[in-house]
Amino acid sequence: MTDSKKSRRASGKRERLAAAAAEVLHAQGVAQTTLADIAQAAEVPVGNVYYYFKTKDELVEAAIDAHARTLGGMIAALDELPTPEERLKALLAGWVEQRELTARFGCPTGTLASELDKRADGLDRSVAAVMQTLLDWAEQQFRTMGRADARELAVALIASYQGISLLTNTFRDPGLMTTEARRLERWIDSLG
Amino acid sequence: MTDSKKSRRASGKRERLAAAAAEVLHAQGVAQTTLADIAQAAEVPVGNVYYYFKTKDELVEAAIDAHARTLGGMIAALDELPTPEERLKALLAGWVEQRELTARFGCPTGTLASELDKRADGLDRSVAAVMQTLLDWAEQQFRTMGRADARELAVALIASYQGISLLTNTFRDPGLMTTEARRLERWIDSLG
Amino acid sequence: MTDSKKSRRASGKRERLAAAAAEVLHAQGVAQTTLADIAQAAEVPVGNVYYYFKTKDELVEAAIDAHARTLGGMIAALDELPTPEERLKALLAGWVEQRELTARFGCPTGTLASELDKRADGLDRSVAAVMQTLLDWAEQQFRTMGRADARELAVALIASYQGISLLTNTFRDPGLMTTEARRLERWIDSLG
Amino acid sequence: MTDSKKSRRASGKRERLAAAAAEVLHAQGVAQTTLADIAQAAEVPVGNVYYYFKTKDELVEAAIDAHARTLGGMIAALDELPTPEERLKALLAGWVEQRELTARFGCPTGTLASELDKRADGLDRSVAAVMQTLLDWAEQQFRTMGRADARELAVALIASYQGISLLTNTFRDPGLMTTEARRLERWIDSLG
DNA sequence: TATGAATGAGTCTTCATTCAT
DNA sequence: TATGAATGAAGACTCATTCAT
Repeated sequence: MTDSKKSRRASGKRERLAAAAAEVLHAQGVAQTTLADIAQAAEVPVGNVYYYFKTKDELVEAAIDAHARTLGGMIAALDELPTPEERLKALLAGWVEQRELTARFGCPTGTLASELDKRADGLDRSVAAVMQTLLDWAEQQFRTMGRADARELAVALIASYQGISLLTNTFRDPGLMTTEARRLERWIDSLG
Repeated sequence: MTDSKKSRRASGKRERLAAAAAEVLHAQGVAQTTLADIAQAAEVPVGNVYYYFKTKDELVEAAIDAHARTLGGMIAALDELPTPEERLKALLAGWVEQRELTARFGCPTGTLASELDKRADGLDRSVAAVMQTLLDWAEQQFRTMGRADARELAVALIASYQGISLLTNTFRDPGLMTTEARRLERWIDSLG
Repeated sequence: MTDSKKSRRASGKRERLAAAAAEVLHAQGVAQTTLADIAQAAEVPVGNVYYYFKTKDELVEAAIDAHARTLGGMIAALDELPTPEERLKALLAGWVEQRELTARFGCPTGTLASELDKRADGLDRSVAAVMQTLLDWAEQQFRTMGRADARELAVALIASYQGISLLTNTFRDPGLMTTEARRLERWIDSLG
Repeated sequence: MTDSKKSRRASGKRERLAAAAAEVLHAQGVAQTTLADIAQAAEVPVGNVYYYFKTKDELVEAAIDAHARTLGGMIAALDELPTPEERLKALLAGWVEQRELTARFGCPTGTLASELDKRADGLDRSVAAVMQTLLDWAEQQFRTMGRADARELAVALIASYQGISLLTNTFRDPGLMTTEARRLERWIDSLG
């Protein structure tokens, strides 16, 4: 039976596991999280996890994918907005909305990128792809705004987000996110 | 015999261990690094480590302290420069200089902050203190420049650095650091 | 419904499983072979195996039986030949024919005997019975040749076969089987 | 610290472990033997085993080496005898002496060869080397006896031994070994 | 102080077997 | 009968920490 078949099947346990993994890994970090933790969060017996994922790494990969899909959904929603300025500001608004979670656990993409980068397996490339997606989208917005330096601006924007997420998390201060988002908003306005 | 006495003693094993720890932890991450790794890097027998550090966490703390001292030295050197603008730009220059190391392992402070935050022990507070030091120094520069929003600017600057370090590391592209530093330089000029 | 009824039934899954088991167990060894391996080889869903065999051991037993039947067929074919000398030499010829398989996996009977002997269950007795059959048949040939030491000669012959199979397998050298068979042929001639 | 250093050290636990492994593996087979079994036999805590051997396979390798050394010692002792005929017959005598052990567990070399051959790792090559040693030694004896077909005779002799060991073990009948040894003795005499 | 060795708790992973449908 | 899924009992391996000398 192929994986895709498995995932099409009834109970959706595979999805439940991936979702639980995404959440727990975000909250505890990859290294600090045991399979038992994830299994418990998904209310699945540990042994059963291996029916769906051959290794812990595969489960981590699934969590990254789940995260990528969430991000994809978010981007799709943003794309409904008429102008790039509005889209970018809506992105900022989303970040502010998440500030409490960020203060507790950091940005899910960023913390994963930071932790997985230290590892030899291919997982780091998966997170990089997620980050790339976000970067490309931002670049597209700046380009639509007519900026020749769209890539550089995109990098600056995402870097600011990743950095402020880290500080917000380090100091457990959601206010940092709010202030920085406001600053970035003004910055976007100034680029027009 | 007190710890301080110990550290004043001849062999300097304690310092060697802390320095080795700082380096290895930066390169491999805390979770992926075993005591044996550090002991080996410091050329100290594993069993002996425990004479100097009661637990692995204490050794991590020492590594953070070592890192803090390095940072302190760097700041002291910057303070020799006459104007805050020059000081801030010299900081940027330092970041660019480190870009290869950053591409491989990320910013030492940032990666530690990201990883240790997920842990219940007090280590996260130690890294936060290091980050605070940097933030305070930057704030001081902006304040000297006569900016009322010095804190906000300091946060923005450090966040940009942390974020671009993460991206530089994620994409293993030192060029990102160079470009962003140039952008930040222009930004600093624009604040005058 | 009795087992015999089951085996008389249409689908022949039971036989397919036993045959697949015989093959896979020969190739991989009992311990290295999972039920899933056998099920896959027989193209039968894992869960379904248990309808035909209550335990893995029962399936191994069936594999031994399958092997015994193959051996029985071979012996029956040999018995068509007119003289015991011809029959014994035809046996040797069969061994030589199998030399490539033997070089890769050893003698099916011998490897099973060797591995199962270490186990407490009754499976070792089943393999012993298979070996006994072969031994008895060989003894009969030597007896027909008028040898009073027929049993001893039979033991020597089968031992030579088992041993050369082991060496052929250990050194992955089918040539060993060929040479030894020729030697045994001369030996048989010398007994006349 | 190098392995050789470790093995030169006091307690000899490494040797104890290797010896225990050799014994237990012979008695139970590799797959059926857990590290805990070996640790218990050597009266060493399980966790401690890993101080001496990084993996189970390394311990198995050590057991093979231990067995190789025993064999080497035996061969050295045989070499004290004046003629190749005497040496070969002394070898046979040794086999007969071991017949009870063989009836219970088979030939240590042969059972290892049979079991390890099914595995992808290099362990099978280690056992093959042990078998090779024995083969080479026997060949040398036949050559000294002036036989041009020394290799073939050596193969035949060792094959007979491996085969009769298997039968002795399968039928749990030490008498088989005795009878076959006598036959081989006569055979050696006939080659003069 | 120094150090090789010891310890044991914790983690991943496998797999025979069972179950619900 | 058929089958995907569930379960839990091992077993290998790691590593921080402790100990004996």
